[in-house]
Amino acid sequence: MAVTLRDVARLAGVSIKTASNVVNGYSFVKPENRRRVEEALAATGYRPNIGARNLRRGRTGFIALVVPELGIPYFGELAGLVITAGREQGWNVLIEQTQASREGERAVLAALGPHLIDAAIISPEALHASDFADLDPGVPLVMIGEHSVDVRIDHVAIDNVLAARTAVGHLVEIGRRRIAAIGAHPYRGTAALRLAGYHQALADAGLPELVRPALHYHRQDGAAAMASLLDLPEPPDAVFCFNDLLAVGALRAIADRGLRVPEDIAVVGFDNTEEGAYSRPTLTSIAPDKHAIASTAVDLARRRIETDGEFEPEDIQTPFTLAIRESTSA
Amino acid sequence: MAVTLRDVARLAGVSIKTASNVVNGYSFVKPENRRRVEEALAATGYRPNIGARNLRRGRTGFIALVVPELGIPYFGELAGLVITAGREQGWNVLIEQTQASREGERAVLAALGPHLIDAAIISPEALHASDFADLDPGVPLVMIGEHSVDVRIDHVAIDNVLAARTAVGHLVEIGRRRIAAIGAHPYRGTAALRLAGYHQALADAGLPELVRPALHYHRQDGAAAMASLLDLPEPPDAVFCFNDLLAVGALRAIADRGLRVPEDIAVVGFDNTEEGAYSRPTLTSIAPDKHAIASTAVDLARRRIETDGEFEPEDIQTPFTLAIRESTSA
DNA sequence: CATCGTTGGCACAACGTTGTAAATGCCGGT
DNA sequence: ACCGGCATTTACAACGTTGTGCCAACGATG
Repeated sequence: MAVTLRDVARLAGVSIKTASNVVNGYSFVKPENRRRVEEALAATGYRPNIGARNLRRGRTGFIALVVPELGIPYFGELAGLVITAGREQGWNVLIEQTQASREGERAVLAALGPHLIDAAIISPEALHASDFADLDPGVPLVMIGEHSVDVRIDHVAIDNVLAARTAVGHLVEIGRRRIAAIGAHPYRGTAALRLAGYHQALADAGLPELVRPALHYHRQDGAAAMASLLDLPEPPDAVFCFNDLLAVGALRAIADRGLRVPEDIAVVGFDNTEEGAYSRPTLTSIAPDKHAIASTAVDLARRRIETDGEFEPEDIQTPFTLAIRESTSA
Repeated sequence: MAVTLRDVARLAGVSIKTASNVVNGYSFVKPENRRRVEEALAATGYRPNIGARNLRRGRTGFIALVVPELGIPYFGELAGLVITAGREQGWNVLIEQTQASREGERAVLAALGPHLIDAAIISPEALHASDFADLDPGVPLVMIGEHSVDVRIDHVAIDNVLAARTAVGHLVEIGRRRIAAIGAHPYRGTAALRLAGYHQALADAGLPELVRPALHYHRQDGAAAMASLLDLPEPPDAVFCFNDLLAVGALRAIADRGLRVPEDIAVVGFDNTEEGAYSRPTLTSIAPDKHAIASTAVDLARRRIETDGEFEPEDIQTPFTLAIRESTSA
């Protein structure tokens, strides 16, 4: 059933190596032989055995993408883009899920052997710097979305502090004075950065802070946090949610109280998922350039693999915009 | 860097084959040697080279999951579940995206060689029966979600006709009389089945049909189709959308006209994505058991691989329920 | 004591590919 | 005719693993 180079070579009347040379575009092959091999390739429908090739080359042709969960819209979208970006550069992308737990992330990191993948792109939620020390997977890592200051690893992300500042600054500009934040988290790197941006923007405007934590960044967490804000004697007139799911939950909680968005409370999200563009009201959100994140991360992984890691860790910032929609404008 | 069986064997003072036997749980190994090999395994942190093993065994340990796009919530959720189900049975799951086009599906089918994967689970959108004939990937296929009557391939799905009938029947029960459908599609197998269910339910109730096509099943298609329904002199008082994204788009279009759901128009979706559970209003939807689909499909693929395809194609129906929410109840 | 079956261990080959280095054929120049 | 150099091709080994088959040691049996 499976066609090997041996079959191709026999059909073309040359050695296996010559057939291999044609497949790999080696220069010194007599035109006559090249033609015959190419005909044989077409006739047999030869496809190289990736496993054997990689065994020989010492590479696997796979990179892993480690995300919390594919069911989360942001990560579903991102994973789709990374798969596409990887394919364009000749890689297969293997997706691993961590369920957003440090345990899950440690487990995946430990299971990723150098035999299965050539590099990993990881979007960590709760990993400590120490985890990278005792769980070195033996392949290059590229982090996306979080900045762990004390780990020297390639990193691709938007400027989270600036993005949060932009989001909150927008709320200030439209005249809000009691601006809450939902999504503080004890371990999550992005949470600290977004909180810092929130803090800066409010400090600049001389406004008070009102922060709610969220253990997971799911819709229900946003709804619960928003409900607790609405229970306050003086509820906020705006809320900055650290991702779109939290914001969607917040919209739901606000609607349940019969309040209006944006008239009573303005809402800003983060990630610019398509869900937010169709929610009621549509959601203003920080819009990271997901294409840029995906292709930059894949590119960085490729360079790291090809150079055997012989360059300084890079910290690449990708662009973002603020997509303004109904939830902050009449 | 990479530890091989040779290293383990040397450390344990046995032959490579004995080490291999321990790794693979072969029975006849002297306890003493087994212990020493196990110590060596632990000490070196040995991980088998999957490529080499597969080269030898003739299997790859990978199955492919072919879906239109990971950014679509339903497929993101499903892919997450398939990865998890695969992992539990010892498989790596490789995700391929087709962009919901027949061309994309043909391309993926053609590219999947027997070298890279042992089987594929495919959720086809637009494939013709003929495509399976001229593009045999050489590995077992399991189809999910669509029923192509004239192709003898394993198939896992809910009873789409019954599900659609259930959804429309629910609309009839709550007193709706002008019930539209959004999502008819010339090639999509599921569309035909859901349309059939819609047809049956309306025939049973003696109500008129009102069908709108949707070329892609995205939010914007639902919004556009709904808008065209609302432009009718006699707009519908209920609409059955063939997936949740269409329904979310429909909700948006209805809201844009200042109409209320469910008072003016009731809406039912299909897929029960979490997005629908948080939309405004929350969305009544057909809820397939996605866990069952994922694990059944993986299980079927495994059996097919292990038995070399030596059994009749199976057609397995997984359960579903109707999740009733605000969009069809006051 | 000879024979046999069982248990355990190992050498070897093979999976399909590609890098290395050596072999082959051909050319022009002496 | 011979040689050196070049273009082209090939044999061979190796990547890490596991199946096959042989061999050795052992205890049990006749």
